[in-house]
Amino acid sequence: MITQRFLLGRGRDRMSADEKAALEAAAGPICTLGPREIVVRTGERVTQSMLLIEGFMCRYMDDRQGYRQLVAIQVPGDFVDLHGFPMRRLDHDIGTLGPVKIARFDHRALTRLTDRHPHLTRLLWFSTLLDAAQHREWIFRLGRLPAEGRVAHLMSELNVRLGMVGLAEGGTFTLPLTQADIAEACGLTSVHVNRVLRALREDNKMTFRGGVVSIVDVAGLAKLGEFEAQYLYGDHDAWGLPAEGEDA
Amino acid sequence: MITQRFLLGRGRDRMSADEKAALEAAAGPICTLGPREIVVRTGERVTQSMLLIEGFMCRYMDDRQGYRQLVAIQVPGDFVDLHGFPMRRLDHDIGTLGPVKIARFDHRALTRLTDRHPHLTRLLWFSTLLDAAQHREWIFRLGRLPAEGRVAHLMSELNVRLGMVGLAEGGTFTLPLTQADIAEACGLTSVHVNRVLRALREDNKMTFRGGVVSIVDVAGLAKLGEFEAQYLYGDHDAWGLPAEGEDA
DNA sequence: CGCCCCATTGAGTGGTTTCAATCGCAGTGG
DNA sequence: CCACTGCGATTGAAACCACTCAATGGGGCG
Repeated sequence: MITQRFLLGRGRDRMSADEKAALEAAAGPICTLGPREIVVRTGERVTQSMLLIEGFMCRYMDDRQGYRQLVAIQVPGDFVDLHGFPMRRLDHDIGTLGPVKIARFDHRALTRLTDRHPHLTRLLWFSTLLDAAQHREWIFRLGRLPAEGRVAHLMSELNVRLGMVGLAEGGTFTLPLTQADIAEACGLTSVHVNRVLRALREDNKMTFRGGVVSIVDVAGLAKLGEFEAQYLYGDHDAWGLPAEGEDA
Repeated sequence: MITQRFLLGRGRDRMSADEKAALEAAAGPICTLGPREIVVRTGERVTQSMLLIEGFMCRYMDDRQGYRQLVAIQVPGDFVDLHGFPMRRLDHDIGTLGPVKIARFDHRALTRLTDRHPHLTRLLWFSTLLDAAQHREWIFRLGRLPAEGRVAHLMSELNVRLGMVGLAEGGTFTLPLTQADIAEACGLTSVHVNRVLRALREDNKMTFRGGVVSIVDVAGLAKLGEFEAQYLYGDHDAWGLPAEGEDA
């Protein structure tokens, strides 16, 4: 099922069977893309949005010298550029990291969907706001944490997000990034990321080799990165309650 | 009119008279708040959202030592925590900067509104995505720009945003921030912000005194901050076209 | 008048970058 | 089968930007 992982772990159960079916029916063709491809460019008019089924993608912006700043890393289940539906243009590039499988949703189909399903619309809206919440956390990471904390925070976040969609077990998950990619996400140089990773390894916090992350000390890493998972709005987060009914 | 400035300069004209009236009718009571008040705290359940009518607010997160990282500065016309409507909880604090006037919108009223007005719903959705776009730019600012560039970028952004709602003229606008606030927005220390502001002043780029920003060299400041306004999705942005009809 | 917050300046420290070189490994072609 | 190639990872040394610590100045307000 195409939309299997959409909102999995973050209130997917607030979707009725009817809504799930309607969303599934709105999906266009599935396609696969190779690694390191640019999928959408800044300023481009978009008429479809992509749901990521398998693999990893990223969103990024270029500075004047051509250096990239990643603004988001997308994992399976993410509706990568659903924000292109209300916005119609993107203010950043989207690219693949490893090879991916995606489903495209035509915006006309989404318009029909949202005309008929106001509650589902709010869930779709919610999913785009999850991205915004993650953006805020990235701002915090870059603005307030030193290098080690930034990497620790990023890996802690990915561990939780991948765990929610069943792609992380016991702190281990695959992540098709290079050290240079991590640097672009954390506002560091690849040289320094290398040193930070070594420090984290020698500290028995985590390892990263060959595209596989193994978090040895989940709590310690979270503390180092000042990571608290509430902003990911998981079904059973630190705010306590499982997802309540959305509407009063 | 309460919603006068909402989406002003960014596609407010895509709202029909009917929709404008419906939104206006959904507004709850107007109230005023003093400067430096905390309005919503992290994790709090929210049942209303605030439209900022006059004054400035900010959204921020605290690190472990209690230092703040601003993640957004809100100006008149901003629907400050509309994202609380689909999300129901906030992952950050919201506070006032100077004194403000706000209108509250009860979420039950918004539910009724969005049940009946799918097109207006997409505009509300769009307005929350504008925040996300600004978040992304803040990530870029913190990840890729040196101190001078960060301040330059922030001020360039505020100049454009305030200009869109008629609160900036010729690069001059009031901004009730201290140098420490700017530091918290830019991931710097207040000491260093002070030095940066002096450098910008001596370079004839801009001045900031007594809560008033005067941008002397708009283009130069924008270049220094690698600022390009497309991400603000203005009616007449660098992507060229005035806002087209939203639906095909 | 005196207090407090904010702005300002100086000196010294340090985390991160820059520049540069080396290493490891996988893919490629001879 | 083994050079050749290229990318990513690794390490070292030096330079620099921003931070920390500390002190002074200025203006509004009780």
